[in-house]
Amino acid sequence: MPPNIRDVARAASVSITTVSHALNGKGRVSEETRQRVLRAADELGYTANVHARGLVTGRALTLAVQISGFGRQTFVPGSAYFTELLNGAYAMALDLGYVLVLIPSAAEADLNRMPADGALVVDPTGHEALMELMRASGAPVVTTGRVPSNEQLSDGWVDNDHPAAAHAALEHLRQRGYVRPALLTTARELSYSLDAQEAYARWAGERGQEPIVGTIEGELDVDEAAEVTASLLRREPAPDALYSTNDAAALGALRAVRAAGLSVPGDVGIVGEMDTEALRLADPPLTAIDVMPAQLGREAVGLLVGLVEGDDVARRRIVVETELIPRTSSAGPATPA
Amino acid sequence: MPPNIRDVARAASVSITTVSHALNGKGRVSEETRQRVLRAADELGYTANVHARGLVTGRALTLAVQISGFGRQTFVPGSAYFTELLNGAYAMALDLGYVLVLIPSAAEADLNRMPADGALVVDPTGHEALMELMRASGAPVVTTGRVPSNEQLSDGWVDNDHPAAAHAALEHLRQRGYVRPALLTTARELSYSLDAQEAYARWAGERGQEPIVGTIEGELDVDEAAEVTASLLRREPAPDALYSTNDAAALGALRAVRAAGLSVPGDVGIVGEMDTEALRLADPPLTAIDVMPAQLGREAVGLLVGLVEGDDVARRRIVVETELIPRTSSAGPATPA
DNA sequence: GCGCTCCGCCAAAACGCTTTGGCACCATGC
DNA sequence: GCATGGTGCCAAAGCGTTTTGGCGGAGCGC
Repeated sequence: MPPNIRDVARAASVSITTVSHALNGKGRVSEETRQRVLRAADELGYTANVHARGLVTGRALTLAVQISGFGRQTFVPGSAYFTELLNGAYAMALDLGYVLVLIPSAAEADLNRMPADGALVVDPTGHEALMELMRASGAPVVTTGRVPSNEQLSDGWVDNDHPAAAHAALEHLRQRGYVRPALLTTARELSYSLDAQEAYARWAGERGQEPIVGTIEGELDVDEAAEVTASLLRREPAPDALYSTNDAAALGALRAVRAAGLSVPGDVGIVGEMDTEALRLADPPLTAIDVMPAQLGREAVGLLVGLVEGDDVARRRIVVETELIPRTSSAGPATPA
Repeated sequence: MPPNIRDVARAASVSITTVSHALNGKGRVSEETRQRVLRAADELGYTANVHARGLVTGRALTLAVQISGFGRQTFVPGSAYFTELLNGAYAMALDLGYVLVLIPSAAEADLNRMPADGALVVDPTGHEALMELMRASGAPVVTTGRVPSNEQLSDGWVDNDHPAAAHAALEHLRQRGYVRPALLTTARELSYSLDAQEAYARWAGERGQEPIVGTIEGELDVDEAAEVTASLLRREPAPDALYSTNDAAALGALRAVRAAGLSVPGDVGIVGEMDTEALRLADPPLTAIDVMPAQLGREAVGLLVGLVEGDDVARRRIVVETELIPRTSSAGPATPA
């Protein structure tokens, strides 16, 4: 029912070959003919049938996206970090003529049904079945965050400079007058967490301070984070500030501090990584590092499409800048040390 | 590179016609041959090429999803309501062999590039270009929430019984001892909001109480909601309870109440619709009505696929039950009236 | 033994596009 | 006048399926 290439050819009085060439800028077509074809196509409202094109080019114009670490039924995790990243990725994909298909973690079986030209894995651990599958079919894989222990497993990555971000957060706390910041992070093997741990250890080492690290073993959610924070606060000496690598963890930390009868920022300062609305709306508003998830998504898809289309991609490792946004939660201790 | 139907035919010593028939249960194939073909396909890891199939069947195995009322760049809104709905929809789509493609509001142009067999519109106003486009191509449209003023614009809908939910919320507040509940809702023409307004008006009318309605004109976010709530609280007589039709609105209401120097639930009770983690984590935790977004998504996709595949769909209007979850925010006034 | 129906299978067409190879024409250089 | 090269266009092959129409053989009733 929709017009096909033959209709356009007829309307422009040329062959279908010429239509295809004119529309795709491929063969040799005179400028005059090209204009005539474009006009005819436009008038008829012609768009090339995706399947016919895909059949002959072997390209699906589809990218698989997997957000690692959630269940079989979770395609879009609730955290604003992921929705923003997805929005950026989706927008870029649409711009480039691609479509994104979300694949839940641990759902490799269904993958065969939907061919993708490449894959984007968010927060990889390296154990994702999707990555194997794509490699096997020769399709490129890009990650946001690096694959811990083996960067070569992906064909490129986009990441923040997490060591620098951690350093900035710790320096911020120090300048505001806090003297014993703890690190609160996840036990999952994620590059951002490992980066933060390393940067924290170095920072503490340089100052001859004993590191205080809280590790969230289970689900990376507010409840677990609160529990871990509570145990940190029971230490002797207790930390007077918390740097968390994740938004939910920062919220959990806040809850635990208040539950312990302490005040933020008077008794304990808090800085979180991954700025989201929930941190802004918290009481008090939480200082956070904006890691620009939307831009991570955009860049990752841009890189991935470049690899898919066989461009000679110059930068396969893209670093996205971060920005510390000071809010009340790190205003400084009530009684400076 | 991946095996095609010819490879399977060769391996099973039959024609490609027979392979197709055996795999799709279409023509006449003896049980023995069918088994042989299935085994061969399995061993080779054969899956029919999506494009070739789509080309001949004219089916894309793709459904368009649009969440109405957000910008061009927003594919997945941050609210947990939408992510949960999407997760349900995605899971069901995958089960049925379909793929979901998100279309941002106001992006009709890009639509032609990606053919879809049907569309799901979340929270329709009736002015979505996507709906026109799908109708024009003869593809079915299903909505979650009804199209206000013209239900016929969609081929089916899935919705909660919002009038009943509103009634339940108001009764809950009354039983807990609140006597003058206000309604806080959006000015956008959405069926759930209109339902709530009507139910609220009836409930107030039956009790001879003057209705108090706060309408959020701008963005449906926490800040706007707080502002509207603040003005509600300045009324004379002021409401002693708030029923909001949306999770962000409930959070905004809470903030405004506390900013006004009043306590929740002592001075003002709050019940929100759309239960999300943010309401559970709020201080105090907010009573809310769980509207089962994941189930809405599942049912909507199920219905849509039924329509796409031309099944004789029995129920084109599906109502999903809701559940009120009492929390501290509606525990009852400090000084009962 | 003959005609009929049903069964199991297959050849070939069609879906709409891209791409290869080539043909006719014209201009250029010798 | 003849090879050479470039330009503008096209016919046809091919991508991997589904589906139509048909063909031989077996079983059945008479």
